[in-house]
Amino acid sequence: MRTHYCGKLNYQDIGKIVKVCGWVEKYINLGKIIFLKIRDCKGSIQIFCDYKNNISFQQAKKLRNEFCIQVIGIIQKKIKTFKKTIEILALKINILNKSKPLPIDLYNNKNQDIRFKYRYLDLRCPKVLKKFIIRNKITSFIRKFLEKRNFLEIETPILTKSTPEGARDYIVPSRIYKNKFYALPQSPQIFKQLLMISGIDRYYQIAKCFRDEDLRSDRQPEFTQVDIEMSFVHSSKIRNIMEQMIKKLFKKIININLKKFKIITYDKALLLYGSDKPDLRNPLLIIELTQFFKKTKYQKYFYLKKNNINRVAAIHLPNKYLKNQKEIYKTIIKKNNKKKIFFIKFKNTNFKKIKIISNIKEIISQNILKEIININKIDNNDVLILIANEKNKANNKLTKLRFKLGEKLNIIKYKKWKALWVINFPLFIKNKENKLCCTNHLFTAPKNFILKDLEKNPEKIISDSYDLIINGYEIGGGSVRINNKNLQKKIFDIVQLKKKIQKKIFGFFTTALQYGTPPHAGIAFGLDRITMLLTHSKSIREVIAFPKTTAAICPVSDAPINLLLK
RNA sequence: GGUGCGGUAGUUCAGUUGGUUAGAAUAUCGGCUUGUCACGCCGGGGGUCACGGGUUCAAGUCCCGUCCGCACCGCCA
Repeated sequence: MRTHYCGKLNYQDIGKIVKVCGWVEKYINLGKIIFLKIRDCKGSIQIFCDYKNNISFQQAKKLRNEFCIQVIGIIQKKIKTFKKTIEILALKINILNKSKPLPIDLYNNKNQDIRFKYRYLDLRCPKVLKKFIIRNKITSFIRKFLEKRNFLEIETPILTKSTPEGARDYIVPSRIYKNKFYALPQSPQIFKQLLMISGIDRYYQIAKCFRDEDLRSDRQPEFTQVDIEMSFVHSSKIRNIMEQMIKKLFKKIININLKKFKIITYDKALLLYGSDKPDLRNPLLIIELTQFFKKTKYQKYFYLKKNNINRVAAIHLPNKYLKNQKEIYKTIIKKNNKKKIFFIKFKNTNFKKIKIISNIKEIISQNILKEIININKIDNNDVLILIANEKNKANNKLTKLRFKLGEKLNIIKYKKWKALWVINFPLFIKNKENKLCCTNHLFTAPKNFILKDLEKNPEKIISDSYDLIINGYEIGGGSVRINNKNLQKKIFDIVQLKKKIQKKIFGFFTTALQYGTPPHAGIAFGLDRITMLLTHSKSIREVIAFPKTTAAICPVSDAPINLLLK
């Protein structure tokens, strides 16, 4: 049917007789000649039809946009152009299939409802398709990289077991056993650990995962993870290999040389950026001030509650960024004044008496000012914007404010790529009901811990964990795993998992841990998010062929539906 | 579950303070046109203004509710 792809023909092919197949992208009828543009997955080429060749001309007259056709013709240079461009002189045209006018405009469609309803047509647009070509390059590279280093790709079950903690599961009823259910995997976590016990040593899988939670622009209910696990390694080793992989990937796909990834601890990330996934393209930093405002009078002033763990901190705006500062005051400070946002502008830091302009002048003593200046590098005309609140809320606000100010001041280097590791997450975190939960998952190993502390002060224990953050997106995360039955059980106990459930849900796993489980660690990357970044897409949907809507509906097939009664 | 933004020809959009028969471009259909490349020219068809209610002499426009899409919070790594 076809000798060449439309997009692969070039100047060297002039004179050849070719057969091409594709869709009519453009149709211009000038009366006695007709120009067509025909598109296939590799590109498009112009077809020239002349009335002197009656057979092809009569066929060409019948064509309309998006008809699927075959053209047999001779490659020739375009007439009346100086550039080296070619076209096909049509000898014969076969209509393989007609098409109704499309319900979307392939080259100018902004309406997401309709684009994703007719996604199979949307994908005809070369720009849309290109993202999937890049996605394929990414997976292909990752496979080659890992296989070269002795990783073995092994598939784990899709029909598996529901587990407590973490996200809600997608549930599949069993036909054979009434009232019993499979769950779709949230990740292959337990199975890949079992594979380590098997002695697989290095495993990977490009794995579909499922989480029944609400969607976001970077979250879909089914998504793809690059899932990796290694035996006999410390966390630094796995980080090194993965850093190499991501660096080479960026070089290969977008020709970017990422600098050596910074490593910062979870605590420090919150201290400096208010977030455990900071965007380092934003140069603004946070200055810690909690220690200066411990006294009750300050707490009252800032409306802080006594029993909370509070944080007072400021975003430091160096004067070099403050050319449009009047506007900043207006938009940020005045609007938010009542919402506990305070500011200090340093007029004079050099002399004995420090001069400031501030809406909290009455509570800032010279001593405090001096200490702030001593600890931090603060110059004349620098501004601090303060936030005082319960620690988590304060961090949240600081993160948002840091971003907002970065945008307003136009200092975020959007064209750069900044990758970093955030390590040492706390092993446990308290939920709303004040109950201890694992920050990551139940199998994460504590780091440098003393058994007594684990029992008495579990909140102080950190885990041997690491997240990879690029431009503020969490694109991967992992940890060293527990490889000891007793320790694993201790963790279950600390998060108050009942003994019965421990046995019923995880019994097989704790049993397995007894048979010489090697030390092991792993990581999982969000393939969709990586692809989103590398294709400069705004949403994860752009890089998933048939994504769900925010209401978790498949716009193409309308799933989910009521079961059909047979 | 909550907050915000949006829904007008097939498509992309305009529609002022509520005021005559809801417009444009493009697509589509018919005619003309021998080198177009955003081809051009002439003509035709195409609308339950998401849906349902309310206010009003009068609603695409104002109000309420529902549905759908998107963003965010909760949720989730």
